[in-house]
Amino acid sequence: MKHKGKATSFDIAHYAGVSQSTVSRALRNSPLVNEETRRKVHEVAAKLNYKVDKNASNLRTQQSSTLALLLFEDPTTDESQINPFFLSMLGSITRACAKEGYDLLVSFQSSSQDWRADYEDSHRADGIILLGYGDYLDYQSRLQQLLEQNTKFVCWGAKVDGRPDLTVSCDNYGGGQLAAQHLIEQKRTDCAFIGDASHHSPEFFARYQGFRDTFLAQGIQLNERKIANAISTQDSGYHATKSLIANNVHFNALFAASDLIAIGAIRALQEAGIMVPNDVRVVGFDNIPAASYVSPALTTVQQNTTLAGQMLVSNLLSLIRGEEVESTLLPPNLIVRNT
Amino acid sequence: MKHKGKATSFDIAHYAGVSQSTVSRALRNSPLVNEETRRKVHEVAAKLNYKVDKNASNLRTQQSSTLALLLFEDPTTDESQINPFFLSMLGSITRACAKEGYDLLVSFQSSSQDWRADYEDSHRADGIILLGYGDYLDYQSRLQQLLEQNTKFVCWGAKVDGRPDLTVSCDNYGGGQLAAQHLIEQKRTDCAFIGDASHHSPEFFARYQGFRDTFLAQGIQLNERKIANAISTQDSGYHATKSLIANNVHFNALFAASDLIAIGAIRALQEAGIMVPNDVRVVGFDNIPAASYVSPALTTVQQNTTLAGQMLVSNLLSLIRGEEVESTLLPPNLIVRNT
DNA sequence: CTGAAAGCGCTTACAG
DNA sequence: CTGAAAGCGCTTACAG
Repeated sequence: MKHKGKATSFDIAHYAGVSQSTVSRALRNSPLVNEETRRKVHEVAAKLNYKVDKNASNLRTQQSSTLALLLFEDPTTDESQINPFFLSMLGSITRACAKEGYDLLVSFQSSSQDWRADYEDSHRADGIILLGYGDYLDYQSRLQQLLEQNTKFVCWGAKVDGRPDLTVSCDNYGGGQLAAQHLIEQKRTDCAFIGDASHHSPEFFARYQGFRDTFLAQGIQLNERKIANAISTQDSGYHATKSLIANNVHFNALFAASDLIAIGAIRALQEAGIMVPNDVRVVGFDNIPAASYVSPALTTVQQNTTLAGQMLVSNLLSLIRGEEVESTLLPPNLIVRNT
Repeated sequence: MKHKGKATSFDIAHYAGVSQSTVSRALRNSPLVNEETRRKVHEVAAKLNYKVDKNASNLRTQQSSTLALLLFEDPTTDESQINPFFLSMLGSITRACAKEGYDLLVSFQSSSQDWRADYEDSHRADGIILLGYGDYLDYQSRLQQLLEQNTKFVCWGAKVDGRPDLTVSCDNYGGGQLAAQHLIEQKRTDCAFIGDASHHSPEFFARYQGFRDTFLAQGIQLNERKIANAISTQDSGYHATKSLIANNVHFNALFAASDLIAIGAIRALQEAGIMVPNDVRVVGFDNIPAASYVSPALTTVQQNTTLAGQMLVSNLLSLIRGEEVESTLLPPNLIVRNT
């Protein structure tokens, strides 16, 4: 039973003494085929180490059993270091795909380049998961285009009013509230915020809003001067905090829009001789692995990445099946550590 | 120019006023086709948002332009946390694939499960990259099987004598030497080693050997009692170090087979009131992102993941092309920080 | 329950 | 330089 090249269903048919149609049915466990025949076909297939050719079956059935993950990063981010939060999402998405019997095609790209969003057009994937920060206004038009082309996709990110695409996101507003409540309990009400509080980063903006509104409800107004812009990197958080300090801005608490920003901010504070948490309490967002390693360990708002991956995949599959799907909001979780 | 479903090359042919064969040639930029014709075809294709059906073209050409990445983890590892070192490799592999025009299929799996190594058999991928720690003896037989099936694959990991598969690896032995030289310079010659110094983990074993041999060359013999077994997790490093301390084993330096182990070890030392680096100097291995966040920042042996990803991909592609390929050894790099 | 046949959308030798 | 045709390896209606 040796062959040149890979065995095909015709080879199996030959050795099992049945027709090729029957082999195909048996291998797909069609109820139409006799149990004895089915067994025999499976046996021969195993012996010849036969695997159905996915290109052929996908071509025939017009689907791919594959999902694509598009990870787009802020182009200013250091190439070599991927945001650990996304990496953790990637792990949970892969697992969720495997569980559903789908393969996952992964692609990184900086938002400047051409989008490799043609996975569906080229029949490589049945749908796309979009994951990434970056300027929302920059890629909004791309999303619009995907919608027009009727591409099946789901985004990780903020649900913006009027945003027509399907999203799965953390309740960023609620997460901001959690951070504010925590600081209010600690009697730290003179707060700085580091992150992009604008429509460019809807996730960050929602975190900021939840934070601000919670203070407002207590009659406390956040000072505009204490807001510094930053993208989600350690360096950006570091420099934003530095500039606050340089401008003689004082505060006794700091809410960072992400853990990476928080870690950079803490570094800037420590360098300036400001003690964390004694002088300034810090709350981050994400709960990346490093949050528990840094010293002092970072208090942060956790996003449930395992659940997020599962929802992303299951929502996308529903969409592909043509079912009605709602955008999903996942509850965040305050992790109190030492900052 | 509206269609039901996706446009095919026949649609393009129709609108461009040429035959379908010509469309195919024009789109693949065959030199056989007239420049004017080529332009026209591309124009129509763009207008109809046409993309070549990969399933069809792959089926026809009998290749896939796809590589598969199999990440296998130690089954004892916490499900939710993937080893950050591999995550960083994943990033560089993805980038290297993109550069070569290949897609990347990613799959995680615990070594207990069935291997999803049938990507090539099912024509989903032209080759496989294997990445992971775990017990080498456990999966050796699987590698053997892949070789017998003539699967194209390349492994990240130690080049073991007599190991017949193609590998790309860090010079783990050299890395161990680097760690030893550093500690010798610091006059810390009473060393503990935490990690699996056996054939079960060839990478760890090589690190240990390089470390041990460098001390031996100075006439210093490592004490067997100061070696504790650990897999590459923080917890494992923590417990291994704890047990050393509990057994009253003394040492003034510690070489951990990985950063995760080192981070756990430092925690155990600190809890026991042992100061790092004053009482015990610690050197890790990998240089994961967290290594620079921990306090004190971890001195460690860096593996060049960017280069590693590139070599993995380019070696695999050479192998697929049927070229002669040698296993590759990448030079490590000592990063001196505060431990 | 089984088999012969059509066809998924391409690529490429073959013939001009 | 171009077109008509074969064929990649499957799945599945259709006919028994």
